[in-house]
Amino acid sequence: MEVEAYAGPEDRASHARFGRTARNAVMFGPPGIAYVYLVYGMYDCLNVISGPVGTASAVLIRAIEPIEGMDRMRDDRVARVVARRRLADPTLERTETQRLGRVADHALARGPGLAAAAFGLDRTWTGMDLCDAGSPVRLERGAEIMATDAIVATARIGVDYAREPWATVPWRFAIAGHRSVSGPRAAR
DNA sequence: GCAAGGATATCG
DNA sequence: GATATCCTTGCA
Repeated sequence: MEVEAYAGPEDRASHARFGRTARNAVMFGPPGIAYVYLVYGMYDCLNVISGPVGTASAVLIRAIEPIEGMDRMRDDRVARVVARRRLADPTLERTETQRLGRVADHALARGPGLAAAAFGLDRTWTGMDLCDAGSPVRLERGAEIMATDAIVATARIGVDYAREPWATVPWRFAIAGHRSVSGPRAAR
């Protein structure tokens, strides 16, 4: 639905911009591997390593259209919130269940933090082979959306800190007008 | 409009 | 070691 491309160390918006570190080491490895990082202290974001060994390029999965398993996505998110809360709060599970019940199916994975959450992924899943048919989360060939849908390309979101041209290069791609795409309405 | 939230890279 | 910053979300 919605992805962003990140190049290697030359891309000042990429986690690889400081070179190889403990966090981003997997980016420098082979393609098809998951790189999941924590952003803003509470949300995990899923990336797919995309280049040959050493290039450190990746694709951030910013949004997905849920096709099945929406109830489980809601249940998992309720369970996570409840588990993360230190003090026991008997009303928390109920209020969270109600809150997620109001979230439309098409909005359950709209946004990078939500897309990773929809698959129950956090940083510990970094290194998973997304091209292995035996992996619990994997990439598979889907419907041929390219044939009928227009693709919109915009600047990447949340990378204002990067120097030009990296802050404005149109490397965010989404299905135009799709309701499961995140970001400002003008960028859909 | 903005607070929550914790790891990370950098600087002292 | 301390701290500014971060590829965001959900509520006021």
